[in-house]
Amino acid sequence: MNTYTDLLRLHNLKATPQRVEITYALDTYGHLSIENLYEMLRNKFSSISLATIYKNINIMIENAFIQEVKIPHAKSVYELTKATHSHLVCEECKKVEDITLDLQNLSVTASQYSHFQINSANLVFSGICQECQK
Amino acid sequence: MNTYTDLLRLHNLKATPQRVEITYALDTYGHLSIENLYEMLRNKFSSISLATIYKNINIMIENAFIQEVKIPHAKSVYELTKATHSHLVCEECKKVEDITLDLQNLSVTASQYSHFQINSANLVFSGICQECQK
DNA sequence: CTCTGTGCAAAGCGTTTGCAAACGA
DNA sequence: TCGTTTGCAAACGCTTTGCACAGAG
Repeated sequence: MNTYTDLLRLHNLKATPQRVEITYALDTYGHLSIENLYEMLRNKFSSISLATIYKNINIMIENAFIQEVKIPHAKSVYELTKATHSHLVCEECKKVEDITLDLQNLSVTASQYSHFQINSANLVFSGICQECQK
Repeated sequence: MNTYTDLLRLHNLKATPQRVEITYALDTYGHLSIENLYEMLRNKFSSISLATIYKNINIMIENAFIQEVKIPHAKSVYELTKATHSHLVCEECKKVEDITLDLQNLSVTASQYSHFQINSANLVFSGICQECQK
């Protein structure tokens, strides 16, 4: 019984080979677009359909198994649901990285100014990664 | 000579009545979706085409006159380009508000951890606005 | 007067849906 | 076995494009 199979079942998702592969790809590469996933899965399942990717992404989002990350000036990527964190996007190579920052104080300040009851904060930094700075 | 006409020309955009109206709507309502804009402009120009809205939004973005705001779990809205700021979205009534916060310290921290050269930070809070809390 | 913008219709593209066959539990 | 998932094809909805006419400068 493999880890991805268990992980899928924990989220009430049947462990089909296609789903295990999507999970593996997201776990390994961190952040992938629909197109990325389609290309990767085609290597393993030559006749896989884009519809299968979409159906699975949608049901995985519904079951809180994965999350969509909206990126300024670029298409969305998807990631396995983990502890709350922020993102960094390289404007050069388009790589997306996670970063854990404490946004508590900021949220409190925002709440005080706006009188919103704040439930979540979505933060994406854009810049140039270390490799692309060279 | 009206203000919106001047503002458009400052950004190298010809001041057509349609563009003046888009500018007026964004200035007045702050954040509008394509659909919002289409509905509003139809009141003034009954035969306006969606293509005109799209063409103008795109050229206005290219000329840095307006900006797209990507919102988690919702469609994008557009706003006039102003000083850098963050956003609050009400999960109930979907209203979008601006908030100016100092993200300098956070950006420096993120840069130190990630070794990214950070150029901008995009922050969207989700929550419940004051009116919807009642 | 010249060049750009508008409105319309058609095309394009990413995403969703319906269905029969295959598959997981 | 039963209900769910897959792959295919068609449908859908949002966005873009091409073109002729209208309008801004």
